[in-house]
Amino acid sequence: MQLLIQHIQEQVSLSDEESHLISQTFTSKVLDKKEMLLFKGDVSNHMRFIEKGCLRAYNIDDAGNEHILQFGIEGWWVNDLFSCITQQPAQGFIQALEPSRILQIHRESLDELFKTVPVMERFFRLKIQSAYVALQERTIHSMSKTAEQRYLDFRNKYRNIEQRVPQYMVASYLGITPEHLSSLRKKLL
Amino acid sequence: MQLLIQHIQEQVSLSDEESHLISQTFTSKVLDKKEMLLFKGDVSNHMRFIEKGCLRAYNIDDAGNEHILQFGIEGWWVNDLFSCITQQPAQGFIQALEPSRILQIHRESLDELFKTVPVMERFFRLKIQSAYVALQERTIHSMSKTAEQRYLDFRNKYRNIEQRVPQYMVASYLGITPEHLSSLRKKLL
DNA sequence: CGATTTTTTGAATCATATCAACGTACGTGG
DNA sequence: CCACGTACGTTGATATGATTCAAAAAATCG
Repeated sequence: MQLLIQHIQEQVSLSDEESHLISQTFTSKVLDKKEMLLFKGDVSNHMRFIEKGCLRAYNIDDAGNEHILQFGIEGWWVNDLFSCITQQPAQGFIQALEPSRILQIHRESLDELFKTVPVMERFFRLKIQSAYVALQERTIHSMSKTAEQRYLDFRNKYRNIEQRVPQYMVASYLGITPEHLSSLRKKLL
Repeated sequence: MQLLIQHIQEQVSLSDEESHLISQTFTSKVLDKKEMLLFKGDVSNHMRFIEKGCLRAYNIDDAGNEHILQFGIEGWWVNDLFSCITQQPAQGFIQALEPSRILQIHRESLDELFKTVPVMERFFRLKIQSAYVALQERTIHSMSKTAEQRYLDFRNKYRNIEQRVPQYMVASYLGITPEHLSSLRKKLL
């Protein structure tokens, strides 16, 4: 729980009482490797913070191909934000890639928490803003850079993640085939 | 100003007093066709709502190519969110594509407004959440669909925009060359 | 160790970019 | 209100980046 409080305090400051309230509202959940946290079509009711481990959010298109939207490791959030906001069925899956431990809060409890600890509303706004900006950059890059350049960027930015996930998932995140990534890696020595 | 208040009330409810406070905090600005609203490298200090007209947010990469991040028309927001949040130099440009009128609020006034009208904090969180979800979908599509499919999707979703902007800007938004879009259109009859 | 998962190879093919040239539309000054 | 110049759109030939498929090699797991 310490990691979460610390993580929130990087954005906003919390009194001891507020920290305590927050700690009480999140519950812990342990996941086995490969365990699914959310299935496409289910409604996501929780916001989730990763305390330990590695997860992926992905979806499967009509042709049956997987596309990884996001990896997450310690200190990150993983969600189907769409589902959690609108309470419509999730558009994708979330799965643990390693044995993991997450802290989660139910949507309703979060709404409560926004009332008792208003600064949390700000915290989430700031978080989502940064996520949006990061995603905007990814979108531009996916349209304007070659796969090679995107792979190099990914490698610089997420060295730590590259080492923890299978290569074909990196390919999926980058939007290329595993074969193509393999040949890029060969070319790059 | 009516459009803005109405737009906010689609997400959260406002008392008359709150509506009034909000109206007082935004200022109006008129733009000529092709007028620049923000230059890359400048710090963006305003959140901006389009009352009338059409704008684009774009950037120019190292090779000199333009990439359109977003179009905006009546009832949309246009910003360099990154710059406005972090107060670092903007990563891209914003330009009016038609004679336009916007309502803008300075970052500092917005922080004030969050205190006097707390529900605005929620409003922005909700807005950014939806924007994030929409962008996530765009990102996945840009990696998994062909240009033809993306063009068809764009056309369905933004018929109204397609008719208001030059074709080469649609190509830029889709991440393809104008020549390629031209040939896709030909193929589609 | 055997079974499964992941990565690598190479050939054929497809999607899209690039370049250069030409055609068209449009707005702006006279 | 017209004519001209610039901006925009189209065409086709060629080049490149990326996919597909099938198969083999390597790594990982129980």
